[in-house]
Amino acid sequence: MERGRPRGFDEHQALDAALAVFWRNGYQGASMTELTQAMGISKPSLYTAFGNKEQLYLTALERYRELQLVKHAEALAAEPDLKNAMRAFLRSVAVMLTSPDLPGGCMVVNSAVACDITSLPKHVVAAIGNTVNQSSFDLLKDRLQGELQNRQLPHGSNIQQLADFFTTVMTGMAVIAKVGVTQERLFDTIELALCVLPESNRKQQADNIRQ
Amino acid sequence: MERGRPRGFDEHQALDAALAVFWRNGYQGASMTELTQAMGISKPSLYTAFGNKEQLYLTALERYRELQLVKHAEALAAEPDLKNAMRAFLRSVAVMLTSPDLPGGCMVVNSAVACDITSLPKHVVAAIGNTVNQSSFDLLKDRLQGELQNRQLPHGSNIQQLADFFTTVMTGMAVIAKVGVTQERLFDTIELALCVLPESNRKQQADNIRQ
DNA sequence: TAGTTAATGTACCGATCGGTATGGTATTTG
DNA sequence: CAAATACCATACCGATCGGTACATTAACTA
Repeated sequence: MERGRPRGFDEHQALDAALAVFWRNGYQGASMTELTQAMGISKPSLYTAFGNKEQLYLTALERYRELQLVKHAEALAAEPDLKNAMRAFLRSVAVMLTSPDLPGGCMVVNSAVACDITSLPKHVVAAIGNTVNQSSFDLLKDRLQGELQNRQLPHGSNIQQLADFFTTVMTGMAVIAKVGVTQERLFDTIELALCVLPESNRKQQADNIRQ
Repeated sequence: MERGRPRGFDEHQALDAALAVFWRNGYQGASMTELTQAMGISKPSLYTAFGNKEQLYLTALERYRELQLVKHAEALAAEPDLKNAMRAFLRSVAVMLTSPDLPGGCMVVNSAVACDITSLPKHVVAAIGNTVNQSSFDLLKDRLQGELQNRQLPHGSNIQQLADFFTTVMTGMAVIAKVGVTQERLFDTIELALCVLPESNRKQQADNIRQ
């Protein structure tokens, strides 16, 4: 067993509390005082457990990714039909964005826009945003690429163009949601976005279209 | 003539300098020291001329609107054909977003995402974001509404749905551009987004499609 | 039980934050 | 030429920022 006095708090729990604060207030908007209060621990405990503010933020960002973003990836993979898969993916995102239990918006998008994540060299900050955001882009791109072989996309389709488009829509939804649009309107936007994909299984789609 | 010692700097020029700093670094990321240095004036001069940081930001935001956003509105209004008008509008936005002479991204979107514009009551902040963002939304909605009468949109088209969709795409582009996507890829995304509009003047459109 | 190790609570650090008091300077009005 | 007025430079304010020194407490090992 470990020597010395054991930790008086649960690390995951404290990290989740910090995540909520960062998600809601952004990096600069979250002070160490506010963080420690939300996490229910003292400053020295925070620093010994998580390093410093910047490392805590990055750790929280990683936890955000595995807690939230993974769900959307699963929703995408679960649907065999491309159009339905894309619908499920975007709806999963939209539900998260408008969930009343969550801070609202997407933490990754917030980070990407906040040019001031840290006072470190700017290229480091850009790399963070790129890496995390890129993961969604690559996720979509890989699926689209796969559908080229599956004949769900016509031969010669511009995969990067499609991936860029859906990434843009997803990102836009994250901002619009933060300003306060309803989930219904996000769903409507999704249906319009799906128009760029070719029809496949008509019956199955008709069952999913809202209204 | 006015009494007393005259102002030793040009207000518009100083405001533009402040605008650039806010645009690049955000509200919290811009310190009064950095602002005064960029503006070439001293702190007391700044406070007598612009009030305080928050008022300076709002003034800069208003100037941003009339310097940048008005151009896009004009591009939209100049084109009689709906699809071409929407293309011109979105391209105008894309060009601004990726202009190497500008800080990158959209200041309004940055403000909307930055939940921490000020320490004032949150609903005031939300109102700011809504008001400014709403102006783009209403701009598109009005145009789309007008096209219902002009028969460029089929009877029964869901105008709000279309306006939401294009607002989302535009907003998404603003974020993606800040992370560093090229203008070409934004143009490609625009072409895909335009797919939701019905065809109108085929020949004119073919001339405008890139590649 | 004594000794070791690590977490915690308190109190504090220098730096920077937004914002101002004060005194000098330039330009007007009389 | 004053007298009045408004801008400007310097130097400074209290508050808060992220981060830590230090002594105490609580668990382990021996």
